[in-house]
Amino acid sequence: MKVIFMGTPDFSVGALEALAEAGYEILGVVTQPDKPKGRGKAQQMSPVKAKALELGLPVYQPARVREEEFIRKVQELGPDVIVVSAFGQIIPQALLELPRYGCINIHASLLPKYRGAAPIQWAVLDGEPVSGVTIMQMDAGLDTGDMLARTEVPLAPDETGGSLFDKLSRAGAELLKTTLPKIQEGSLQPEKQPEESPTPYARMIRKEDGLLNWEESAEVLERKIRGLNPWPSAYTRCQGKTLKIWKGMVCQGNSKEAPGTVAAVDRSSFSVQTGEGILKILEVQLEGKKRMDAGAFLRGYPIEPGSRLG
RNA sequence: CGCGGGGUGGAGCAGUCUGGAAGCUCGUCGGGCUCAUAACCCGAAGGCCGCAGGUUCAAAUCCUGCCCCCGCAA
Repeated sequence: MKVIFMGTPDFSVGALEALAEAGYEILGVVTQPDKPKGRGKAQQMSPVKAKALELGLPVYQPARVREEEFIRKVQELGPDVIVVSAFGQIIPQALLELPRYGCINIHASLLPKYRGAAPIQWAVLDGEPVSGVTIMQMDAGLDTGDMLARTEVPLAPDETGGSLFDKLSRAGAELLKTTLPKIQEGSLQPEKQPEESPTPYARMIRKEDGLLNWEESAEVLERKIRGLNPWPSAYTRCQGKTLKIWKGMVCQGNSKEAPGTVAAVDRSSFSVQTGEGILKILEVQLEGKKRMDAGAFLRGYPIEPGSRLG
């Protein structure tokens, strides 16, 4: 079976590897163009491109896949199926229909839940006990195609966006490996998705989403800390500086202080009053500094009970 | 040439502007107190102050080059 792979971030690398290991003929790897990234704004290739080069596969980086030229190129290559995983561009109808088996997508949620760009983070932010990956037959809608296969993945109590990202990436690669042969032999029963998703659209996470609003409950804030780890990470303002919060713990009960006030300090943590409940801060990172446990932070930056954060 | 912060005993920091004894809060080790302790008291070990040059009677501190870590931005 001749395959074209389309993907961009780390999440997709495992799937590409799985294809290669399983011996599929990979006609080409399509990924987003190199962009200036990181300190010093040096041009940087996507993780998928790096892996493709390592595997010696031809790489295509069209600015827009819907352009005539690229579509013609795909036609020439003549894939039996296009595998899409976190590619980052909308696939035009012409491409969806082009391969014999169409385009299939590895989506990092249990559809129809969490359609959209950031299904992983939103599952953690919402405190879902279980998420997973779904492979679907892509159609014109956004993550609305018929479901071909899925794997459930339970969330750990300390699950972070990053850790779930890894788990689902692996699960997706595995699922792809077992699903492709079934697609080829036509032994799958595509399952239609309900029209409506039970969850709001999992919109892209923005940097500002990390700013903690202390009026919210300790429980919600703690999920934000985990869901937005490692990016953009939860943060607050402390003495005029950005303070990232890497680890927190929900405590029952309330102080008499206003939300955002440091209610207590001990040798290894400090506790902040929230809209509901108290959030004990266990690991932080001040701008320009490394992340450190709260005890170390407090040794160098004494925080007085009663100080305000945010 | 994107903007910026930082590298000081094991940890986190001060000291750098205004050159002149290595400091603070912890940790570690030993001893003491205590029913006990993450508490308290006494004592000790542990530093080429990121690296390499330069200026100077004298450099953690000033100058030059380099390495490494991090925040923003993308």
